[in-house]
Amino acid sequence: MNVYGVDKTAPPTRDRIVAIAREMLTADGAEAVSMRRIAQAAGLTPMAIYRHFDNREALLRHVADTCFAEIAERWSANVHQGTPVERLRGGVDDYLDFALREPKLYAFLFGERREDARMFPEDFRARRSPTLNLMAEQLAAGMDDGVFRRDDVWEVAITVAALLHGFVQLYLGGRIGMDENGFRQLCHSALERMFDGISA
Amino acid sequence: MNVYGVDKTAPPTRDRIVAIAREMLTADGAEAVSMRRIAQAAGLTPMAIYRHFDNREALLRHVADTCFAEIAERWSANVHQGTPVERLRGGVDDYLDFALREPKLYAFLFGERREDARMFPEDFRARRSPTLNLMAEQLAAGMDDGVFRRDDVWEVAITVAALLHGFVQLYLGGRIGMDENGFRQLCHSALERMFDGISA
DNA sequence: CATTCATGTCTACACCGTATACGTCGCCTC
DNA sequence: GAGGCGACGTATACGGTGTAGACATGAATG
Repeated sequence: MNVYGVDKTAPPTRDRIVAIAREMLTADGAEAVSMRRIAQAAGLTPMAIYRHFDNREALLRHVADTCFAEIAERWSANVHQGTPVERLRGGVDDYLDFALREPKLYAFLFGERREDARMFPEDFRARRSPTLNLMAEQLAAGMDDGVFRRDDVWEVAITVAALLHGFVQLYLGGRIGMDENGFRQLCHSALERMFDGISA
Repeated sequence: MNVYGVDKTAPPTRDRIVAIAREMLTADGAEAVSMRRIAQAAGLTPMAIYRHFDNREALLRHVADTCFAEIAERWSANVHQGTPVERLRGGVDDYLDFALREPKLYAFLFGERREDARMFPEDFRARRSPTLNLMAEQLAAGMDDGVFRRDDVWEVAITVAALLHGFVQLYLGGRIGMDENGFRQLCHSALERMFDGISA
């Protein structure tokens, strides 16, 4: 403990390390974030970082948690207007905004294996995922309004999430030869098909 | 050139390297495949591998190409019976079989960025993707039969592919807390929703 | 004042991909 | 046959990585 008391445990150095790691992650992707590069940017020896984090993985995990929390806050603060369907579309745009604006960060947050990840269906039904909660709410509202068929809200929500995630993964993996706008349209028309089905 | 003539250019060593790399890839994932490990397993110095491949990336790309070709062949050989919808379901099972049986290989083949990847929509419309061709054929047949609404076949196909890819990515990323059978069912019911839509 | 603890450095180890230089052996041509 | 050449392999070395372990230092606390 120190004079600052129990809770004020974060020394500026630690924050600086995190900020630098996050910047590098956003700019260059996870594989380019090395302890030595961070240390140099922070004006430290590489080993100094280990006073604040157990290892590289723990540092990156911390950055990931921070980013997840930020995103969840940003998305839930950004309330959309209109019918449930319209608000759902707005949520999709938020998602695509992030994926396309910060592709490296997206790949790290959503593309990599994470041991402590929330799990479908328990954690989601328990509303532990702020991001999927937003979508589930609109789906539930749509079902109440009679716009959507009655169905398992969380199963539909994870399905929509999987669809989006898959598309973004394909796009970032260089498998979709369209500009950003074309890709956005593709996602939206896929979503509409999801709404309306493809059966005659 | 050597006595074997123009075409018989592959010395056994090269094949051995490829086989070992592939085995390691399947068992431990791409990040665990190092030139030094391959060399040791092959009874060579690491630098010997460079007589056969420009660099690690080229070796892995070659393995990827081989695997892709094999998968395409296996899938197209495995003709399913029944209506287009039933055959579509069979194709989905083939896909899931591979993703769940060889998760590391799947992650490497479908999950990583690939510069020479085929691109939507041009390459797909030009039928350069053996795997998506199969799906598109059934979708087109379904549209001809009047089971599916008339629509852009390739856009629907890539949508179904994105959905599946997204689900597998979530599953392999540890974000779906279900056993293999539960997960398969989840995928299938998501697919049915795609067919029928979720709108009332 | 002595001790402890947080925070840092320095050194070293075991890995990694790979550039460069060298050796060796079989085939082709003169 | 002699010479050379190309295919294939090794040895060594360089600069990168994560991180273990020993040590220094200064500030807070008994």
